[in-house]
Amino acid sequence: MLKGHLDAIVLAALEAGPAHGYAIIETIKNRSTSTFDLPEGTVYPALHRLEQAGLLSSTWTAPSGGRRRRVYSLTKAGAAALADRRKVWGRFSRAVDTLLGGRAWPA
Amino acid sequence: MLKGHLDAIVLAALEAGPAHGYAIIETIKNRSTSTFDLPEGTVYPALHRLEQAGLLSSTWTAPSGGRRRRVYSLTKAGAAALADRRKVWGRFSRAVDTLLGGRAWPA
DNA sequence: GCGTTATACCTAGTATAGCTAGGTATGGAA
DNA sequence: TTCCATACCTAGCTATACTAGGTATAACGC
Repeated sequence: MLKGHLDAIVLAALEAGPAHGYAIIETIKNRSTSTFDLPEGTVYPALHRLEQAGLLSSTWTAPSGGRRRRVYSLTKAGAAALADRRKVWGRFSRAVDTLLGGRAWPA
Repeated sequence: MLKGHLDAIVLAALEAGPAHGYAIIETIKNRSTSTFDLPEGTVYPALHRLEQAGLLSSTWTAPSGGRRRRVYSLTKAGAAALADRRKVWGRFSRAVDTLLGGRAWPA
């Protein structure tokens, strides 16, 4: 359902500042009022993919004295990619709105 | 990119009245100002899938005196499915808008 | 008349992205 | 001390759109 738009969502979730995977999932769930309750098997691979692509960087928090966490941050390339994705989403969603007949059908 | 939303788009294209595959492709292209220039290999299988699912019905135009065409119409189930898909799209797109920070990024 | 383009349909195979379902481990609450 | 929430991971599945090929007729330019 969100194929092709997940990357944008994840990148956007990191725009406000670094966060770890589990927190990203919570953020997305809360900010979308549970419309997107993404399984970990969706988000973790996406984070790895985005890091591989150079759009994110990550560091492990010191495991001494706490639960280990991998904290991700947007890179410059990531911020640029996000800006681009937003444009793509805007164009895409406007086109679908037009084809479906506008936003005349509320939830 | 439009994964999961193609069915809604195709169903919507048939809401105004019956049409054949090639015309549907043109309609979608024109009404989206070429944002969606769908290849035939995308649309024809989708039409078959939707017919199989009972959301569309089709008839062949008489091949005597003209080019053969398969004309599709929305069934009742198809119209209901479209209404449902519109709700799903509305909810989905509003959630993405929120996550990406609204529609502040025009094309 | 003849070649090219647009119309009109089809499908086998491919790529990919997200999801399922499983696993590991720690910290806090009951 | 048992259970749940937190926190991470990955192999394999599946669904879906796309690529790339094929067939055939109508219309247009030359």
